[in-house]
Amino acid sequence: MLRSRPRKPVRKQPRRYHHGDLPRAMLQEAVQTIQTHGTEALTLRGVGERLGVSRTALYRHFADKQALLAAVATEGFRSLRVALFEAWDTGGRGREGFDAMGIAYVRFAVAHPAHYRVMFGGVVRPADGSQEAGDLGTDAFQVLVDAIVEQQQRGLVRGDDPRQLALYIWSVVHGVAMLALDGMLPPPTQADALVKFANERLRTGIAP
Amino acid sequence: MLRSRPRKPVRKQPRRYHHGDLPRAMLQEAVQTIQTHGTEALTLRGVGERLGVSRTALYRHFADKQALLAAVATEGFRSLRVALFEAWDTGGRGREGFDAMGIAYVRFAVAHPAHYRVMFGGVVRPADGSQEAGDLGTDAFQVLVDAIVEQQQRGLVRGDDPRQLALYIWSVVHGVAMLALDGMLPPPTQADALVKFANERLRTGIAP
DNA sequence: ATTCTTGTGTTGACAGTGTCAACATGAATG
DNA sequence: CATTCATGTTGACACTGTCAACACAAGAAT
Repeated sequence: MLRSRPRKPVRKQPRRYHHGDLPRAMLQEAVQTIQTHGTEALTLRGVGERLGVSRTALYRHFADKQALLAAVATEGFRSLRVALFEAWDTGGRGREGFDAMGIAYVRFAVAHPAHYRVMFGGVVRPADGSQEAGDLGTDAFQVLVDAIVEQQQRGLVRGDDPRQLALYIWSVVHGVAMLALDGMLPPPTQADALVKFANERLRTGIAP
Repeated sequence: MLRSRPRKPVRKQPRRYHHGDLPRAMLQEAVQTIQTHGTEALTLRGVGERLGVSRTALYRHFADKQALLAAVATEGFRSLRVALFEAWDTGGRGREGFDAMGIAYVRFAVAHPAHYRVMFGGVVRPADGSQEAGDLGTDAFQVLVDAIVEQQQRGLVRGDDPRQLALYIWSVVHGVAMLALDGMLPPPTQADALVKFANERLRTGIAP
């Protein structure tokens, strides 16, 4: 299968035998490769080469390629959680902030499509596979639950089970993000517009 | 990367040089392999071997592996469209039928997780990549749009742009399906239950 | 009927991949 | 200083997708 080529190996200076913090560097390199060249361009040999290290050095820090991908997913959930909370918090922790959360979610996915796919693409299961990824996934999820509870206390959202509500809303934004990534949103209806529409319908429903 | 082994090659009788309908057989074999052993277990050599045909015979009918996957995606959209329409139609083409559509959608994804991922996993873009897959994707989408228009005429759904509404609702079920496939729905909250909940909130909104 | 053409299937080969076993290195510990 | 052990390297292997060159068969053209 033909794949696009990542950038050439760059080693600033002849590395010492022991690289300072290889795990961190490898994760970072993997994230960048995925972001700029897609997941299929991520090859263990390439990562090693670009870090000026041999092809199997990675195995001293990650069990296998899946483990590396799991770490990438973890990193993604961390960033997503930060982005969500920031949108909610700076948006005023009210209706406006909640809408901002939805927009931030979809924007994250659209800005880092390949990375987002690793998080949810089934290569690594956020729920059971990597324990850490699962925790961070639920961490990001928790931000949403908290926001819902806070809105419920202010009488902005009905008093259903907040976790159920959160799952529902997560489904909406996740669905919009996926459709956007798959290019199923026709040009006139951009992702942002759909999120805006979704936010309105989310509150008042689709019944007349 | 280690992968689970598909079943052994089975050739009933010494095949003729010209296999009757190889494209169809290969597509079918690919779908079955993906369904029972996952997408990563799909190998061109394996497909050929299991059909009692050489490893590169596939190239006379598909441009490359991606093309085969595109065909798999197409087949999936066809099935999905049928399932959706049947649920809508036998459900009485009303509120009940609409809810049934949502359940049918998620059930399809849960019943054929790997196949569903091929349809939306980004390996093949339903929108532009394979023209045929795109058409079928929008065909399935059209079923939803039609159902919405019909409900609007009966006063069951507000008179927004039906395509926008359809995109929104598609996002919801697609999101639920994806979360279910990723195992992010905790045991107490099964996929069906979430769809049921989603159907209610979809109509009346989350505001108090 | 015989030849030709063209669609279909085969074999050989190649570059690239993830992964393991065996070995090399060097920093920390006694 | 000697040892230990985490860390990095080299060699090898099985497996993959893909291409080029070849073999075969069925229908068209003669």
